[in-house]
This record gives sequence, structure tokens and C-alpha cells, in this order.
Amino acid sequence: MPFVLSPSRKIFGLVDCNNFFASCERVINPSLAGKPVVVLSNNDGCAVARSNEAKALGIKMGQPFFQWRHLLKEKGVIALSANFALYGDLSRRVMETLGRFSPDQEVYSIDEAFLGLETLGIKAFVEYGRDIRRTVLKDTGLPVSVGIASTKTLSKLANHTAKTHPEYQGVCSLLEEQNSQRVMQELPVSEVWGIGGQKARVLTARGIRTILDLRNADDRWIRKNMSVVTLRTVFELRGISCIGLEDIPAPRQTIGISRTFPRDIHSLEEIESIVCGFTSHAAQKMRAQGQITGFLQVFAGTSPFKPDYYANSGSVRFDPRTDYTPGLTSAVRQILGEIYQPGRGYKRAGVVLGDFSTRTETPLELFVDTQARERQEKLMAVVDQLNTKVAKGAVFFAGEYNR
DNA sequence: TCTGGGGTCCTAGGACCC
DNA sequence: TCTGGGGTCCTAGGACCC
Repeated sequence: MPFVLSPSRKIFGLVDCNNFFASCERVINPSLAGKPVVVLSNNDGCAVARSNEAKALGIKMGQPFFQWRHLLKEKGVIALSANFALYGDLSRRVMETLGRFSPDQEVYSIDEAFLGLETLGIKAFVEYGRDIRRTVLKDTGLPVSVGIASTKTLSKLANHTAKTHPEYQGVCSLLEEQNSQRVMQELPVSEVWGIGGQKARVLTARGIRTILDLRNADDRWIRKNMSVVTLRTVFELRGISCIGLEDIPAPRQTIGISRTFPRDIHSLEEIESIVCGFTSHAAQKMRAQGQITGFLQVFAGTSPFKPDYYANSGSVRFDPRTDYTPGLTSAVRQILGEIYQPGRGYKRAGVVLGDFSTRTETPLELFVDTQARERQEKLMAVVDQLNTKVAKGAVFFAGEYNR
């Protein structure tokens, strides 16, 4: 294999659905077009998606419902409970359509995908982006924006520009250096992919305010005072691609389920049954991936918005690893017994499974009773089959919370 | 009264060993 | 008035993303 000194230039297209959840609601209810639409989180707690009209009224991402509820009457805001099954379904259709535009596709989140565009012999990238927009809108009814650039970080920036500047008509390429400089000097560092509030504060204090400042920052200072991740971001802003396209999805390293409750929960028994229900679902997801777990963590806490906030967690390891739900839930009960404090009103709890390995690569037989193990596997297979093919939550173990 | 859920990755610091 | 030094492993917590 020849040594490649300077690999050929990469070209990334980032396709991102506009106001995804709100747009999905418009697909199934076209009368919502042009109206301020907000999609709410679990328990209708806060805003998780807003149409442009709702954004214009000042409703913020994550803002609690009670703070802007008055806008329903005053401005005709339409607030909808989230319908995640619908969003998942439409997401799959968008991704299928995008897959036709490049064989190299990374589904990055429910509403966005990176496409590798350097191998397709495309002459006019902006035209290609417009074709993507038209086709996704025709196939799914969803509006998307397209950003094109030589690194992932720059393609995020291009996408942001396409979304916020109507004159781009939803497609922006930063493949030309002049475009790139102009966009970067107009935006604060906090708009960069990978720079959150904390890092933005540190950078701004150092006088690095715009994205262009960050692009031109001193490498040694960044490495010393920030992290390797931030240095990689700086390189990406310079057009040096450091983050590749991951077109084969990696298996999950952790599977967690947690909820904020609609009311405070006081009794240990009630928390136990809820978290055991979460554990059962998490274990089912894990088994669907063909994995077994060596680590389980449980956490529970009161509302962080009230005085005397209390939160605690505990964990156990499994050696050998397991995927047997009753074994997992008995660990959950043990941990909850240790971290639970009577007299508190719990508002949130959850479970995380991790340290997985693939079922087939683990020599369980060395340590456990093989026959018992086979019986457990058969039981779990039957439970999972009933829950996926017959009805969700059709079968559950005693003590599990089941809706 | 009412404030989401599911992830990844990095780093600092302690325990332990030689 | 002084208390080694360095490597590795593990974990908790923080920062970030959508």
C-alpha cells in the first residue's frame, strides 16, 4: 500500500431537518403550517422543538411550559405532546431518501446525517444540495437545510448559515475560502460545533470571541488550556479534516432509561417498581443488540429546582456478565435500598447498563451452571418475542411498573 | 403548582504497584 | 525540617451534543 502524504480533499454534506419534531407534526396535520407550533417533552414539561413562528415569539429551547403558557391564548401558540414513534418513523424515511444521494452516509442523530460527497464527481455542489432539499420535501414533506464543506465542523457551520440566512435558500457551501472567512468573523465562538457555554466563556475571556479568532488561535495555548478535542476543532475550522465519516454505526456502549416523574414519589416500593420497569426495557434493548452487561447503575434524586436537593447513585458489576432481567432487577432493588432516604419526594430516577460484551464471545460456561443459563436464555427470548410481536409491555416480571 | 432524555468522550485524582 | 517517583488502572464528574 503506497504511503499517502496528503490525502485527497474530503467533502462533507450535512443535511439537517428544520425544526424536526414541529415539522413532523405539520406533516400529519397540514393545518399547522404557518402557525407557531411547539412540541413538549415528557409530562409536557418544557419545549423540545419550535416552529420558526414559535421561535419568533421568544419561546426558548428547553424552556418550561408554565413560563410561556400564556402565549397559547395571547398569540395562538399550539403546544403538542411529543409523539416519538412518529418522529422515528419519519426519520427513517428521510435517511432512506438521503441514502440515495451518497453511498457514504452517517446517520448522526434523529434529524441529521452527514454525506460523503468527494467521490461522486459532482461539479456543482450547491445544485446537488438543492436537489437533496427538493427530493426530501417531495418524499417526506419535511424541509431540510444543507451545509457543504471540507470538514464536518465546517459543514455544521455551513448548515447553520443556510438555516439562518434566507438568501441561501437552504443550501450553503463553504468550500470557497472567502465565504468561510466572512461567515466566521460574523459569529461568536459559541456557535461552533463542540464549543459549549463553558468553553465559550474561557475562550472569550482570552479574547477569542469570533469563530475566526478561534480558527487563528495559538495551537499551544489551546492544547494547554483547553483539550485535544478543542484543538481538533480548531484544525477542522482550518479545513483540515480530523473527524471522519462513521458510516458503520458503532454498537452502544451504554443503554440508559430515566424519567422525570409528573409528581413526587415518596415510597421505596413505588420507586423500585418504576426503576425495575426501566431495567426490563433497557435489558430488552440490550438483548436486541445481542449484548450482555457487566455493569449496572441506578440513580434517583429530588427536584433540583427545590430546596434540599438530594441525588445519589449506586452501581454493581456482574462477573460473569448477564442479560437475565430478574438478576438485574434484584441488583436494582439492592442499590435502591442503599441510596433511598425516607421522607424525600423523588422526582427523577433511572438505570444505566454498560460494560457490554457480545454474547457469543463470552465463555459463560466456565463459571455458571450451563443448564440454568440455557433456561434463562429461553425465557428471555420468549419474553422479548411477546413484547415486540404481540404488544409492548405484554409480559413483565412481578414488581415491574408497567403501563 | 409546573423545569426532557439519551448518549459520547476527556480529565483529574485516588489506589496500587514496583 | 523533612517526607521518592513514575506508571497504570479505575472511577466520578464535567462538558458537550442532539
